[in-house]
Amino acid sequence: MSLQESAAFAYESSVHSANVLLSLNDQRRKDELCDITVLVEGQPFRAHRAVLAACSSYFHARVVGQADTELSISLPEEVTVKGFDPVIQFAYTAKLCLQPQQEPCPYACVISLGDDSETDTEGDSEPCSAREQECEVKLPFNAQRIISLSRNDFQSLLKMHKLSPEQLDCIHDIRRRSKNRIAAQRCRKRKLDCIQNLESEIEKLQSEKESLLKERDHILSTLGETKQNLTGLCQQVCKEAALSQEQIQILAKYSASDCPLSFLISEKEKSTSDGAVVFPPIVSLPEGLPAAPLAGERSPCYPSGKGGASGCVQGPESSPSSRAAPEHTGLVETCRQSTGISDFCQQMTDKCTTDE
DNA sequence: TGACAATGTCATCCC
DNA sequence: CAGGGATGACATTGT
Repeated sequence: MSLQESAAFAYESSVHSANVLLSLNDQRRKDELCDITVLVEGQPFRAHRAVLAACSSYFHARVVGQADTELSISLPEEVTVKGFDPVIQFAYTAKLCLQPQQEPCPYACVISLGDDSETDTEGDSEPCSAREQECEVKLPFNAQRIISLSRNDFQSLLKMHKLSPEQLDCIHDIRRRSKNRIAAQRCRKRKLDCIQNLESEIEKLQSEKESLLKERDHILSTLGETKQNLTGLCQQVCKEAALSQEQIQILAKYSASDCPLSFLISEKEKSTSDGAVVFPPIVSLPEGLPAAPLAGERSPCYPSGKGGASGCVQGPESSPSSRAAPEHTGLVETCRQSTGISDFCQQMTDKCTTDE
């Protein structure tokens, strides 16, 4: 049973092993705690026997059981300094740096990178499938190394070993599946993040919608108040302009429903029972009022948008008598074209007061 | 024992 | 063209 399985709390550092390796390499460069000298072509390489033994079964076999005193071993003459140097660097840095055109010393590689799958421990943090482990047994290096190397280092590592096609397939399979495993984890995390972002976006839009609805209600209530005020204002203006009841009726009849003047008279007064518009027998409009529309022109409705045609007055074509007062339709046109009720009222007031 | 979530793997597309 | 990232679909495993 591993420590991880028995412990109530398990913490796993992803950088610990790298830090230990860095520290050991630092010690090696300062010749601290080094307890072995490896002689290659007569050149000494100081190192820690535990590190060498951990990295290579060759060194493991040569140092284990030796006395605790300073140990010095000579490598076979096939091993060159140029070949061994990058190898011992790899043992302490996990990085393999080869100079351009430099061929790694095959024998040195065997020494350092030789079958170290035996050194894999139970607590290896990298999850491996049974197939992966089964496959890995036949390989000269473990899955962790296959996965962690960059593309170039990985290619270099493959070149350094004479591997059978089965081994190559297995190595590529392990690397591909491991990369894909990590990619799938990234993909799922991204998807979850995306879902969270969309949910927060929904909340934001919903609150914005509520705010806009409140604003709309407020505007509608303000509009109602404004209409009331405007109607009162029109009444006052008509009164102050001393318009006769007939003049007011005429103005109201040819105004759209939104025009405040049309509020001043009842529907009954607007038309006769047969729907025909009836003008007062004696109506004298001011000289300056606009001219009538052409015959056949459709009766315009003020584009209030509400109530459909309810606010429309029967058009001139609906009754022959409407042609009797063509000049009145100009008022309607004015009303229709004005940008607002207040503009229309202002125009009416101006005309009534100046032309009267 | 079925539901469900987490994770691994494969196939495929794309760069 | 090979390698690798992204991702949907399916399988497996643990709760």
